[in-house]
Amino acid sequence: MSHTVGVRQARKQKTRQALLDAALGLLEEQSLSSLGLREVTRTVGIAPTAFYRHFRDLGELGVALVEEALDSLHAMVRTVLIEQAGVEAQIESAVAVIDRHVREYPAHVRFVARERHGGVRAVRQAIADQLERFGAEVAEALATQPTAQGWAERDLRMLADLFVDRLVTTAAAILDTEGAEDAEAARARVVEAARWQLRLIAIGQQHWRGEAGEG
Amino acid sequence: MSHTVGVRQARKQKTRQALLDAALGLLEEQSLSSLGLREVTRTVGIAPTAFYRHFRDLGELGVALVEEALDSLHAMVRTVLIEQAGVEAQIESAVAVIDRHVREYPAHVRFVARERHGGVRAVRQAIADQLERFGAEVAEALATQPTAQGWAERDLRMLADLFVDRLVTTAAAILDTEGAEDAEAARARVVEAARWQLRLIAIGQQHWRGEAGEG
DNA sequence: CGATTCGGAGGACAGTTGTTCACTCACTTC
DNA sequence: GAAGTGAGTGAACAACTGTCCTCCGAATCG
Repeated sequence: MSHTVGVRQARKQKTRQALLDAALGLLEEQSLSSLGLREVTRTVGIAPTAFYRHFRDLGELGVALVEEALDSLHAMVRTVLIEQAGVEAQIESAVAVIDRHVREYPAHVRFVARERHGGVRAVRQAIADQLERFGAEVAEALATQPTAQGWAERDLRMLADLFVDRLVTTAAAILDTEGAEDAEAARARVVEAARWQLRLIAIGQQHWRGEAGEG
Repeated sequence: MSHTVGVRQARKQKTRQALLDAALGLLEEQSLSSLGLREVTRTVGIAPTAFYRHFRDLGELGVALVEEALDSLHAMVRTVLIEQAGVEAQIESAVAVIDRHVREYPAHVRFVARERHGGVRAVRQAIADQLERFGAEVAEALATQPTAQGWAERDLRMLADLFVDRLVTTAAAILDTEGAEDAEAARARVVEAARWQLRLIAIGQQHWRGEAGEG
């Protein structure tokens, strides 16, 4: 048997992946809106027109890259927040996950950081959607914690967004340490600062008391 | 008299400014690395070659834009932090300054957000330098506050960076509310969230106690 | 086995790009 | 008032871009 449903389909996905990889590589030193279709197909080694068999344009390829970049991280962060008990342990492990992710997929992280506010609307939207999902999940995870009992859903969400933004900023900051002299030391400093800042935020949460403000 | 030392130099700076303005406008919907030299000169209404009288290349123009974008904000934030007494008042006024700045110079803010991690090294570096200066000044301002007495310089700097990053992220978030339905309400929500988050950070600071950690 | 599908090749198209060079001509300087 | 400076011009360059069209040939399907 093994009629291998798709020698053809397999080949197609292979070159599709090659297109994504080539684009990701080229995007390390430019942004998506300046990337050329021919540039990509050339480094893959196929004819320019073959590109259209896979994506309508480079924006569509960019959206595919966003999913590829954030899907893996998504699962990891999720398990981290659910499994670990205790704020301190969660912070430690969340930072470790980010650090490892940046080390393993630097190009993906750079791409997201660069295109988050980049020149292609569809890609910006895709990234915003993913980060929105992150925020929602972190808020949900926080809700199960004893330190968050009695908190309004809205406040939990703002707190979650604070955590997420800090992690994203940290990832970008880690990337920026590349190229600096003694990059590894600079990286360690950034990671340590992130831990410190997250801890301070957690302390702020513990001592938060409704606080007058609005009605 | 009035020998007007520089009818010529005045003209030059005028078209130089026109180049900056045109570029800033075009950069609202693309990133610097995809901006064309001819594109800019065309919208200004001068010959492509005239560009070289003002900038070596678009990267140099980008660096000039960074200074133009962050210099004004620089002075404002500085006075805010020094004049106001009390954390709450400082937060309120810092958020107000950011909000106003984004409203007055949306294109500048978008440019900085976009090119902070963009594809042009020189511009990234220029932005990083400016943000570094912001962090240092905020740390210096924090040091004069009673709540920060006895704090290590290093911790103050990490705290300052946390504030600065939050403000930058807030500025970008405010921009993203444009185009949403009921944009003004979305904007108000972002601003309010920023206030809330900054307040929480301030509370974290107040309750921070050396905290074991490292020697 | 024959018919069909479809990923990819290759040529051609009109536009656009950055940079060069020699040039003009209003301003500045002596 | 003559000489010099320098911002801006305009033509020309080779190189590149995205997209259209026709075609090929191997994997699929009946």
